[in-house]
Amino acid sequence: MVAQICYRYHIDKVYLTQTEQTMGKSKSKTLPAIANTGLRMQDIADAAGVSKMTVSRALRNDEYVSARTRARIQAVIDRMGYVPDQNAAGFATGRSGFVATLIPSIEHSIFASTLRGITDILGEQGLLPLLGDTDYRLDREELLIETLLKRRPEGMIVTGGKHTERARKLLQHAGIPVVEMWDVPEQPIADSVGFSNHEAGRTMARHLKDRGYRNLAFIGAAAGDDTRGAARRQGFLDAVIELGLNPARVVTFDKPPITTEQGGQAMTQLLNQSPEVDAVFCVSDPSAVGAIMQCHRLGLRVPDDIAIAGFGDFEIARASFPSITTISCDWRALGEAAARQIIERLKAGDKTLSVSTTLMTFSLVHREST
Amino acid sequence: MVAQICYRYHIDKVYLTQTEQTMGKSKSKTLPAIANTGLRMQDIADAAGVSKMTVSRALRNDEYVSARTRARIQAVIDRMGYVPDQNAAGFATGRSGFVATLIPSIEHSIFASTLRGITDILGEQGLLPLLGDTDYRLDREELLIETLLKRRPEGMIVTGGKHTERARKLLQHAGIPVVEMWDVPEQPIADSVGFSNHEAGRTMARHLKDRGYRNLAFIGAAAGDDTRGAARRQGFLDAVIELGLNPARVVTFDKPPITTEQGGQAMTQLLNQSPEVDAVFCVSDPSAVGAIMQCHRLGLRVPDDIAIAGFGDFEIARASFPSITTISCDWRALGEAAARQIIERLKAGDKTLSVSTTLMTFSLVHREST
DNA sequence: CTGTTAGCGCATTCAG
DNA sequence: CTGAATGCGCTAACAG
Repeated sequence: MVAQICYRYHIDKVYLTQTEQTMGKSKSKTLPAIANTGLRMQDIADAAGVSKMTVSRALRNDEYVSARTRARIQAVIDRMGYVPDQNAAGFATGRSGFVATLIPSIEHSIFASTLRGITDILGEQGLLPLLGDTDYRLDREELLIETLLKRRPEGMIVTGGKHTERARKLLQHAGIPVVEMWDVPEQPIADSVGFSNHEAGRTMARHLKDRGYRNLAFIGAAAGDDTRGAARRQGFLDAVIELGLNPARVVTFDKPPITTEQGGQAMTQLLNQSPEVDAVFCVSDPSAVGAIMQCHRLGLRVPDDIAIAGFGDFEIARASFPSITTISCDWRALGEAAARQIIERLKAGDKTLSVSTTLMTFSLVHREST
Repeated sequence: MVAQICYRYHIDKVYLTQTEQTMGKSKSKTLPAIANTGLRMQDIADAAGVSKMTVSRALRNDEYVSARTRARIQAVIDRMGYVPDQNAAGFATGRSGFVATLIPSIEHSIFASTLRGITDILGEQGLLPLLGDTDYRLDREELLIETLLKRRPEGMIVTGGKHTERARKLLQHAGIPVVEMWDVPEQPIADSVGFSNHEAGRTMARHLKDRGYRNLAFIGAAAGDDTRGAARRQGFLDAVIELGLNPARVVTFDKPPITTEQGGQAMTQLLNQSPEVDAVFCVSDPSAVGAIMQCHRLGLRVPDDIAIAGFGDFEIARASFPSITTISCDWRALGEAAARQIIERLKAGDKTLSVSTTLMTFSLVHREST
């Protein structure tokens, strides 16, 4: 259907020049003031004429170091290019400085926003996220939990409230703060920060009814481990019944996440099978875009001929023509809240015993497509 | 312009139930076969009636452990839920198992694909990426390099070939393999895996000329640290001159990355200022989508009234109406190649002295929009 | 095949 | 304010 002309450029690997790889330790004092990971704290101490311990204190801004000593040490550090070994520090203190973070897919910008929020807040406390990508699969999640636990994270943030039995136990017995995000778990493991996907689906059904649509349909993924998408669908279908609308059509693909292209295919299928449908709720904005593009292609007007709504308030929802009605939530703030929850636990130690459940606000953004 | 109706749901944080937080060590042997990060190798050794060292060997599949002993140890590990401490192991071996990986923005799915490739290949070798997000800023990159160096990564993958002077030195003196990816650096620090963004821009100009367009324009980001986008623009502009076309118009926004919405705004501006333009090259597919949507909105036909091309071959480029002519490269394979390069260096030690430059193939995909 | 000794780089005591 | 001794959990090297 589409011509694919390729102007090939270059291939292959070429070895260019010879270079001297300065591996390993190099204690020459004539080196520029740049990282030398072969250096140890003792080297700095020797050069500054103090003990290792004093260097350690100076580095951590311990108050019990005189200003003069501190300045001298700092000068040596700068000159020699010493970079402290945080792994060793963590090893000694028993605090790794890591927080394991599992998201379904890094390729979905919506989770990337959440991750950004997490990274920023953790960074403020000197914590570093250890990222894991579950690929929307619970078995992969279980594997990742085990893998990341070996790095002795101080906390763990996971997406969703559904896990394998073993994953659940791993989390419960890890002895570290755990936060489930992006959903309201039925059986929370510990703290959670999320919103009700079910309610989001219901909200969209109400909106479509308010706009005068009566024959609704849903496009999304079918089976699989994406319980959040499934909850949105269920909420939508429940509301359709509650509101006394005609039974909703459902078009699904078997594996989450559904793509833009699949959104378009689903639209074609839907139009063929159920021409009476006047409004469609797509499980995510990308699939809604696909559905809209398909309508353009078929010469259908949105929303005049058929209304289309999405979920997530991706940037494209605003920029699309027509712009897309969608459910919006501050995904970044969600990540920030999850990270803050971990930090709060860490600071409290095991003193606080009550489980915290944070419900994020979401809103329906009415745009041109409905 | 757009009504924003909000069906507010819930807010705030509620404390629900009381739970018993089982922090810290718990040596009860009645625990389920689940992670207990309080356990040490010695505990397993004691329970299995062997020495720590034998447990260590069994865990690493060392051949010098009898099958019986190994089975006994494994049984104890499973029963007690021991999870080895990889930080401690790394500390002892001097191999952290980390590879620092810097990308401009995790929120751009194109880099997420590359990251996925990196993660997969590193994972095969038991290596874990330590992620850093530079936000398209070289000063942030420098900061991140320093931060991540503290975790003693075994290698470092960075995006692009332009760095601050200090960052460059940090990388040169880190004593670990470094790979620059996504570009062909003018002054490579060490190995690189990328493609010529400049040539990509030229390729697009040639294509547009071949299609009969004569008045070309470019939409993209202006200043900032995104040298890859800048190289595409320069290549495009150079080719316009080489090919004897009319001088190209350029519409830019000052900070990369340019959004879909900005692509639309740029389109409006371009149509007002330069109505003679018949084809536009957008620095990335998202901005091309924005431009196309704006054309829909204004009642212009693409490509009949104006042709629009993008870069990156994002999923939307295929699903869009019209589908978008773009430059395609296997972003995931790019990441895989970068990771393999790190691994190759790691395996070679400092024996191999020649610098490797890998040029990835890219292709122009001709679709409906031109 | 298995055990013993030593130490990775740092921070936590406790003495000065 | 500064220094010396000790140990975090594991593995390398060597000894049986």
